[in-house]
Amino acid sequence: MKKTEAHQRNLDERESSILRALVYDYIITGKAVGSRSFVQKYSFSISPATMRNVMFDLEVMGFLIQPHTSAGRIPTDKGYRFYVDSLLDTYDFTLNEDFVVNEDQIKRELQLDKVFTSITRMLATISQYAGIMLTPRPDFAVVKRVELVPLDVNEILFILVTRTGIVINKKVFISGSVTQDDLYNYSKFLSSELCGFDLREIRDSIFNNLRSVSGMGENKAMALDIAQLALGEHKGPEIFIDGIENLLRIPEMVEETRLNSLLNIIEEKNLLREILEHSMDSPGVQTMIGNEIPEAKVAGCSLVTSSYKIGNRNVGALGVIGPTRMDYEKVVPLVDYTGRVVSDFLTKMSK
Amino acid sequence: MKKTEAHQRNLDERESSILRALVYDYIITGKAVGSRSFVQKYSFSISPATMRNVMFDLEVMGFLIQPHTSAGRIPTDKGYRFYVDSLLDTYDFTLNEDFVVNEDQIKRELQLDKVFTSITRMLATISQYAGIMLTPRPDFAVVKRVELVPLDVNEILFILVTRTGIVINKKVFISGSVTQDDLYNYSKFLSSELCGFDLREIRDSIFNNLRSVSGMGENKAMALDIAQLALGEHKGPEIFIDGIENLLRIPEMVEETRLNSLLNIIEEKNLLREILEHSMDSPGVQTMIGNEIPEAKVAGCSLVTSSYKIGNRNVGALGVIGPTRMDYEKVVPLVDYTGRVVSDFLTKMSK
DNA sequence: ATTAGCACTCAGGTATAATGAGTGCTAATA
DNA sequence: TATTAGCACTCATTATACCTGAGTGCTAAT
Repeated sequence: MKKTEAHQRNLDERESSILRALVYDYIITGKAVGSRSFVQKYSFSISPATMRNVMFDLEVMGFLIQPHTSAGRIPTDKGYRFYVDSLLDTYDFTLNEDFVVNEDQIKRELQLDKVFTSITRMLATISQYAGIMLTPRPDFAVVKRVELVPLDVNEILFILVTRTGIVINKKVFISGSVTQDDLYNYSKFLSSELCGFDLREIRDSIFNNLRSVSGMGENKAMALDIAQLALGEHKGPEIFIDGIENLLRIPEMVEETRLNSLLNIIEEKNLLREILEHSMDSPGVQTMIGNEIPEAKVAGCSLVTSSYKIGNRNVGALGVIGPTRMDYEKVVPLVDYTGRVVSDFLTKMSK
Repeated sequence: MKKTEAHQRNLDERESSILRALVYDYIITGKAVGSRSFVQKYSFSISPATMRNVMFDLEVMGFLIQPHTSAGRIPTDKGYRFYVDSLLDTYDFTLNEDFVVNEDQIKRELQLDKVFTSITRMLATISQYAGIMLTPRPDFAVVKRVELVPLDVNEILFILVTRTGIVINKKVFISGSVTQDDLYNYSKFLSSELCGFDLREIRDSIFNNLRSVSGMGENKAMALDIAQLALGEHKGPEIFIDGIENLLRIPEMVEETRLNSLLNIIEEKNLLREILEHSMDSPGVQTMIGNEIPEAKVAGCSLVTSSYKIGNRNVGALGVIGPTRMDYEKVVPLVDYTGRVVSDFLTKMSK
C-alpha cells in the first residue's frame, strides 16, 4: 500500500492510545519517536515490529510523518488535532495553579485596560507561551452615563461610562458655541435617554427614535448631534499580546524559518484580530493547529482560544499562542478556565 | 609592550581616521577588519604592515579587540564610543527621510497615547531597530480643567484634562453621599482653583494654600478631599516599545547569549524606565554603548536616547535600542530630530 | 618611521568514515 | 490472520583529518 493514498477510517482502541502516547511523547521530548524505545518507555505489550506496522498505518492515514527515512515519527497537524480532540472529551476543568483574580482590587481600578493587561500576562506566565486577548466589543457595551465637558470654545469632551466601568472619551468639534450650563443639561438628557442601551442599539435605532419624537426642542437636537458625532466612528476592539519572550525561549521557534512566521503573526495584529473575532462567535475552547490558522503562511504555530461573555452574549476572546508542539493538556484547560473567569467577572461588573 | 597595560593618550590624526574608518567598516559589514583588505578598500597610503602596527596600538589602548589570534579587529565598546563622540561633533541635523507629523490630524485625536504609539513606531521603522518612548511626566502636566461625574451612590469619576490634551480619569470612593448638583459646583471650584498649575505644584502647595484660607465652606473642603484622593497616588510615566521584530532580524542578536540579554531588557521594563528617566534630565542626544548601560548584564546592545521638552522643561525621553554595531550615523540624527519634533509638538499643544 | 618578507595561527570548509537509531520487508510462528 | 524475529538498508549526526586563506607578529632592510 502506498503511503500517499490516505485511507480514512476510525482508529481502533490500540491505534488511538498509541497515537495519543506518541503525540504526548513528542510534545514532551521534541524528538522524533522511534518504535523500539517507544514500546519500552510506555510498556506497550507489543513488539517494536508491530509498533512499526501500526505507525505505518497511522502515517498512511495522515496522522504521522517521518522527517526523513530512517527517522522516527512526529505528529502532523492532523495528529495534533486528534490528540487535542480526544483530550477535550475528557479533560478536567479544575486547575491546580493558584490563579485568582482579586476582584476587589480590580473594582477600584477604573482602567479596565489594566485588567486586560494582567489577564494577558497571566495567560502568558502560566502557559509559558504567549497570551492574547481581544477586548470586549464596544458595540455591546451598555451605557451607564454620559457626560459632556467643555474644553474650548468649540471643542467638547464627550465622556461615556459603561456598566462594566469602561470610560470612553472622545473630542467633538462643533461649529456653534454652547454654554457650560447647556452642556450640563445635554448631559442629563443624554444620560437618561441612552442609559441601559448598548452602543449598537443606540446607533441603529435609538438616535432615530429620539429624533422622530415630535416637538423636540432645539437643545435636544444639539445634544443628539454631539452624541452622534462622538459615537460615529467606532474604534474596534483592541488586541493585547504578552509573553513573546517565552516563544523565543523555545529552540525550535527561533530556527530561521519559524521565526519569520512568528514575526508575521505578531506584526500583523490584524490577522490575529480577525481570528479572535471569529472565534468570539463560538462558545468554549477552540484550537487551531498549524495550517488550520487561516490565511497565514504560518508553520509550527498553534492557537488555543476561548470566547468570553457578558451575560449570555459573547463579547470577546482570549487565548494562547505557542508552537504546534504545545502542552495542550495544560493550555486547553487554562484557556477555558480563564475564559470563564473573565466572563463571570465582566458579567458581575455590568450589573 | 604588553597589550594589557593600556596606555592612555590622545589619538593622533592618522589613528583617529583609521579608527573611525574601521568602526564604520565593521558597522557596515559586520566582519572583523583585517589590515590588507582594509588598507586597499579605504585607499590608505600606508602598507598593511604599518596598518597592523597602528591597529596594535589601538588595541593596546583598548579601542579594538581580536576575536581570536589571526583574525582581524573589531571595535570594543570604547571604540564605538570614540566613533560616536567624534560623530557627534560634526553630524548634520537635517534628515532626508520624509518624516512628517501631521499635527492637524493629531489635534483631533484625543488620545495622546496614539501619538506616542506612532512616534515609537516611527522610530522603529526608520531606524530598523527598536523604538522606545517614555511618556511625559504627569508631574509637570498643567491642569486645564477638572470635572466630577457621579458614578454610583458613593463613587465618583474624577476627570482631569491637561493643557496638552491628556485626560486623566480616576475613580474615587467617598463615605458620604453628594448630589449631582454638588459635584457640578465642586467641578467649577476645582477647575478655577487648579487651572494653570502643574500636578506637582498642586500636590506640594496648592492644596495646603487653599485649605489654609480662612472661612472655607464645608463644600469646598469636600471638593478638595476628592481631588486630593484622586491625585494621591500618581502613576509614573508609561513606556512604549515597538519594533522588537527588527532586532530579531539581526543575526548576531539571535545568537544564544545575546538573545537572553535582549529579552532581559524588554521584559524588565523598569530598567528601561530608569534609564530613560535618567536620560530625561540631560538635554540632547545621549548614547549608551554595551556595558555603559547601567546595572544590566547586557552585552551587544546600545541605546541612543534624547530627552524632549514642553516649553523649556524636560518632561520625557525617547530613543532607539539596537546592537552595539548600530548605524549610529543614521540613528543619532534620527533620535535627535525626533526629540525636537516631539518637543515642538507638545509645546505647541500646551499653549 | 615605514615596509617587505616570512613563519605561524586558526576558523571555516570539505571529504571521509564510523556510529547508531531508525526503517521496511520477509519468513516463521501462535 | 495478526504478531514477531531477523536482517539488510538508510541516513542524520558526529568525529577525524586535511586544506585553504585571511589574518597575525616579528625581524631586518630601507
